[in-house]
Amino acid sequence: MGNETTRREELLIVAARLFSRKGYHATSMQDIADELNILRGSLYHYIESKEGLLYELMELGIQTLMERVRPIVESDLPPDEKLARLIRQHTITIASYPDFMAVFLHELKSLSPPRRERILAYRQEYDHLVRRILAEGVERGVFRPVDVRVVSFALLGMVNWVYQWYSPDGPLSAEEIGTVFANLVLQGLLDRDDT
Amino acid sequence: MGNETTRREELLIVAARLFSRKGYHATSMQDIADELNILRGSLYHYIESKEGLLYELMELGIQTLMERVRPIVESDLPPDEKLARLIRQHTITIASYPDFMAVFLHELKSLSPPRRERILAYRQEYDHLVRRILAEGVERGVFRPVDVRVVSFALLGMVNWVYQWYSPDGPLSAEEIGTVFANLVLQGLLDRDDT
Amino acid sequence: MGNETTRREELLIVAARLFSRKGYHATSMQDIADELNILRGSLYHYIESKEGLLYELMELGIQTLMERVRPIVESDLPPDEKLARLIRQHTITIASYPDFMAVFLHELKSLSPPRRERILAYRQEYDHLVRRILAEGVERGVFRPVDVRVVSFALLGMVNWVYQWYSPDGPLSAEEIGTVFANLVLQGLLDRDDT
Amino acid sequence: MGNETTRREELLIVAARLFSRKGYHATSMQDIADELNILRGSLYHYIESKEGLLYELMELGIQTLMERVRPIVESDLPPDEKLARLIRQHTITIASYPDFMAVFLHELKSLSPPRRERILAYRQEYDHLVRRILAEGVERGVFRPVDVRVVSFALLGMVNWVYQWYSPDGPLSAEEIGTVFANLVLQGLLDRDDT
DNA sequence: TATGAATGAGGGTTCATTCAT
DNA sequence: TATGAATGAACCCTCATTCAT
Repeated sequence: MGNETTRREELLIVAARLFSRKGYHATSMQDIADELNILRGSLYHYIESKEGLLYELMELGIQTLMERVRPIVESDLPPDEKLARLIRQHTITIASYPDFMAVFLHELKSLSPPRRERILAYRQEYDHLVRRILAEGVERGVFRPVDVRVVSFALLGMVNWVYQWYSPDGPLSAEEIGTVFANLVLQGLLDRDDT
Repeated sequence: MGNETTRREELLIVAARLFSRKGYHATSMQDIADELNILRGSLYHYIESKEGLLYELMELGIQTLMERVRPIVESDLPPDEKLARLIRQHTITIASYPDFMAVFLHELKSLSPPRRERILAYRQEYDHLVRRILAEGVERGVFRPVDVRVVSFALLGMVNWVYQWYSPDGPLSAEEIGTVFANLVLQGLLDRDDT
Repeated sequence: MGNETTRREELLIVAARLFSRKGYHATSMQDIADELNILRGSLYHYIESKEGLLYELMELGIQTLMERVRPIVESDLPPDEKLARLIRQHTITIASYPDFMAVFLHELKSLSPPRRERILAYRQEYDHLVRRILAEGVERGVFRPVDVRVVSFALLGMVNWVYQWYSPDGPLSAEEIGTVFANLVLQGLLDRDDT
Repeated sequence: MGNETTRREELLIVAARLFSRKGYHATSMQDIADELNILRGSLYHYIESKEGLLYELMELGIQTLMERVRPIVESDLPPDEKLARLIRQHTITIASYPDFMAVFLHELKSLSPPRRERILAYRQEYDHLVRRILAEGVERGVFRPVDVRVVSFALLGMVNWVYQWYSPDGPLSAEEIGTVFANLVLQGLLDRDDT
């Protein structure tokens, strides 16, 4: 264990922070080098190019998200419980790595087409995971017969927005926020038999 | 009336589109001038600086939103109806001016501090409008006793995200999407007396 | 008439001189800008890129050569007279524009493939002009039955090499040198009937 | 004997090839290291500096040429035979070591003044060998009374150009090409008594 | 011998902006 | 209004070389 951080990991963390705060194009390699107390040119021992660095951050972001959410989707839990857990887990992940997530969510346009395609593929894969739960719930009659596509976007907007306002010093923990979200959405979706 | 568009309005529209698609820093004055078929230097007859242009776009975005939403908040409608209308109206506005809205939502960090403060003030004002409705609803017992701050962020994330995926050619109109959103949220909030 | 030289022409001349003396890669845009007393960045008002500049110089070189030599080849003169004139004209051209010619002869490898191909095409066209004269002379029995390809290379090496040693202050003019060359080659080629 | 090639010799051969194909300045130490499958830094166990390496290649080139040509010049053969052999030998040498020869012929300008002087001295020494034969031939009345300087340059241009087009897979061997050259020049020079 | 992180300078290029015309 | 040449700073990146390991 231990908190050994390699120079390279440090670079990724610093870059994610700067890209997230100032934006990719507004962040210079100089800015990154300054934070690491090395020279501009020395960065290229660790990365191939600025855009390659961006890609790596975005890939890390989406992969982390997926690793945490996929087991939920593939479990045997009922759809409502799956959805609640997915919402909580997504919220927690965003709150845990807000810099990586902000970069992943905002800088797609800064990638050149080939790399952009690859990230887009991840993104679609993730979207499908979410929709699958919703579709399953509707099919089984657990959820109201909603427009799965629109609701999935509603849900993703809600949780992705978290990085914009979440603070670890705030009154609610990420898990608590996730629970509020889950309650809200489930209340809105459950097909109650209020005869 | 007629569709006269002054050169200046054209400039704003073109700039909004480019800033939204490529990002503020990735868009050059050259890019803008090219679309207008004039030369780089000639832009400065219409605007004071690139950053001034950005500010103007963002102000237009938030002001448009506010003009449309404020009357709803200040009306005498019951809280649930106010909320439904706000959600619909916000959704429609985003879908109507996606470029301006995307710029408003993403490029705050590209403004220098003084201008940033001014936009932030607008933003907070808008947030308060939303929270006021929620607080009112909870107070009157129309809504469940939810965390107003968190729910307002949930709601804003949901509607702001629309610019990311909305297409005028999609199966649902902006109004229909707004209605789906409103239903979802209201279902989630209403304090039903399901004795 | 008059000796008005536009800024752009000046740039080409200066670049040819520097590329020829120091080599393309060893010449920086700074070097060129210094000679013109402008800033590095200002060069890009006149050229598209350093490599584009190189291409333009090379194209100017080969086109100049071709314009001067083609009329000779296409004339109705007998082959030996054509060859003598070509050699003289080529020599004079090289001596008149040694910088452009040196760049043309040496920096092919500094061009990226697409541009390289275009220059190579010119080069082959020129080679064909030379070979056509030789072949014609051999066919008509004016020249000995030599290997046209090898002799054409011999001839081109001889005249191209001129830029390496020619000086306008030397004892012989470019035309005189061309005449020496022509005599040498013709003596070597003519099919004398020394029965 | 055997074909043991030390690491160092391998380095020289690889460097000559790269310098010849891409040019000295366009070739990075990285390029060389890559071909040898070692790291950039490790090159400095074998050489002192990039420029030192270039110098060594050029010296090898000119020395090889001189070693092969000097015995011919210093022999007791008649001038025309000497000249024929020199042309053949020079041609063969260029065709045998085209990379070294190309570097020697093109990269003089890439050397710093002190090293450049040394190579220039070799070059002049070689030029004198060639001129000595010509002068001798003219003096003895074997050759026509030509301008020795110009003819020597003609001859050198012809043979040096070989590296530009020679291919071991071509229809003629280097020796055959040398013979064509020698015939051409001698025919052009011999003082025939064509009464 | 070989490694690989680090240096420090310089490379070509782009940019927002100015200003005389 | 519009032009276009020029500015000056900053940009990303590459390079030859060093040196502790």
